[in-house]
Amino acid sequence: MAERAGAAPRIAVHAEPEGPVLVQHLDELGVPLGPVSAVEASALSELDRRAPRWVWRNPRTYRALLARGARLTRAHDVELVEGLLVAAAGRFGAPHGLAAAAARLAGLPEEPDPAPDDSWDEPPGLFRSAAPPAAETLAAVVEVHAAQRKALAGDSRLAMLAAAESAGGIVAEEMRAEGLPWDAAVHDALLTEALGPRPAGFARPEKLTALAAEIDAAFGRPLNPDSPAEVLRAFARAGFEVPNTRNWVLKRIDHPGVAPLLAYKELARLHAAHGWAWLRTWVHDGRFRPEYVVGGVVSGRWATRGGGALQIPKAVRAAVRADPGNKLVVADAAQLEPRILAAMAGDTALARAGGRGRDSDLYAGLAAEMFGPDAEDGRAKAKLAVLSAIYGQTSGDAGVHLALLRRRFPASVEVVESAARDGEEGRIVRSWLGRTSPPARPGDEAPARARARGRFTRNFVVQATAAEWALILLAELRSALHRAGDPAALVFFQHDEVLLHGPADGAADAAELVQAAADTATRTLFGDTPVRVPMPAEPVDSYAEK
DNA sequence: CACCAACAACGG
DNA sequence: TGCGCCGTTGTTGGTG
Repeated sequence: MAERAGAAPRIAVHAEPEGPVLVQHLDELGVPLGPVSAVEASALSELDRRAPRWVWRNPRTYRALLARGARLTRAHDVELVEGLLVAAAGRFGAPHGLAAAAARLAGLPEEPDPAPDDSWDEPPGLFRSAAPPAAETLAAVVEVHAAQRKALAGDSRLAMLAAAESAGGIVAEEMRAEGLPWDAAVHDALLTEALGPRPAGFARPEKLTALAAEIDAAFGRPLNPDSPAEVLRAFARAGFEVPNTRNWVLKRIDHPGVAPLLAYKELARLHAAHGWAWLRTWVHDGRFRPEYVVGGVVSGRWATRGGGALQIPKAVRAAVRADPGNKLVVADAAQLEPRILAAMAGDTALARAGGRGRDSDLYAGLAAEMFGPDAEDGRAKAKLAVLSAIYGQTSGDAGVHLALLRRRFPASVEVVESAARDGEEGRIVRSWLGRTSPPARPGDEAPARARARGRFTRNFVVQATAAEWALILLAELRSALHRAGDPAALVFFQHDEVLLHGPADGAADAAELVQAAADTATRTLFGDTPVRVPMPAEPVDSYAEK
């Protein structure tokens, strides 16, 4: 992970789903050393032994290489890095595709980024505009990369972020290629148990039909339970004026329709979002393959496109099962954001309260520190105080507890409050490595908007730095697994949680590597810090066991 | 018919 | 005083 300044050879590579694989050797700065040549994918693995940094257009380039069997170690991803650089220049969201970046260098008008599409994997169709010749694309990659090298040269943290973001692209494509093991039979059985047998066509499952009838009976007239407006009107007629039909609002109403309605909503959600249609669309050959969008969220968290991979409900996690003879290793970082805040602030007291053991509970430690070891509801109050600091909540008792937190841990609270002031006053903020927030927009100086922006920038510095930690964790874990002879493969990542999948006899080794990678990530970002991020990893047969 | 905003629920 | 951050997906109910 750590960048040995200037040590790695650089090789530009370009590939598309069809057509040749092109490479060009570069010097330290990214200037071409030789001609463009067409090579076999197998030659790339050979070249990779020289530990180069591959320079490519975007994660899809690596997808095309993976499809040809080339597994490469590290990269500089020109389009991901361009996104970081335009934001750092105060132009968050400006076009950062290869065409736009090349146009900027040439002093030409920026081309808008192409819309994300799914046609890339398909052969060019009748209505698809012809792609530029591969050699031309590679030349643009080389040119833009050289400019990016210069832009990163004076900023070692941003250079580290560029490397980490690029590594994220690699991990994302490898996880997609590997796929999350998904047992369709278990999923189907679970749906049948909850909803009744799979109905033909678009019919409503029988359990939903039965509940809808109960709801009708309770209100004395037919009612579409899927329509919030109708539900609201029905309760109003029964004498209950409520602001919306959220679960926690309905729960407080004393009316016979509430129980069947809540049951209906829960099952209808399961059916609509993760029912048989989802299963048929997204699970093939025992694998769910979401498309991860690295850096897809303002804070640098990943997004996904298709299948809702970052919202797999607990209710269907039993379907995520290791193959026979294999195990899943499930690990999540404990209370990541407050620990990241402590590290950013150099807050030894908060670090100590967070503990160092694998089962350390930061909120419990904090409660002992803030309210004494035996205080009633101490943990809940401490948690509320921390969330108030990180999210900007001030309602209820949050403000009181936050004030106490400020007295005990002034360094940490100052980090977020300073970010909140920056946001409220219209300034941009940056994460630890320099991911840059969007600038204020016209109208943000209005008081309510300014406070909302303060909450956003307050959260941004912590969430974005936590996302950086997670990126480095992934990169480190990937290479540690590789060094250990691949006892398991990364198959899923969700903000602060990873899933590995591999032979049962390697699961214990894989689990060990997770905590080691977490420690490396912490040191890589923050150097010698008293903060530790526990990341307990557990070998299981099913995701539901965690 | 295509498009869009509001709502609601899931995840972190 | 009033204030919880970041997302994706599907349905309803309206618009042009």
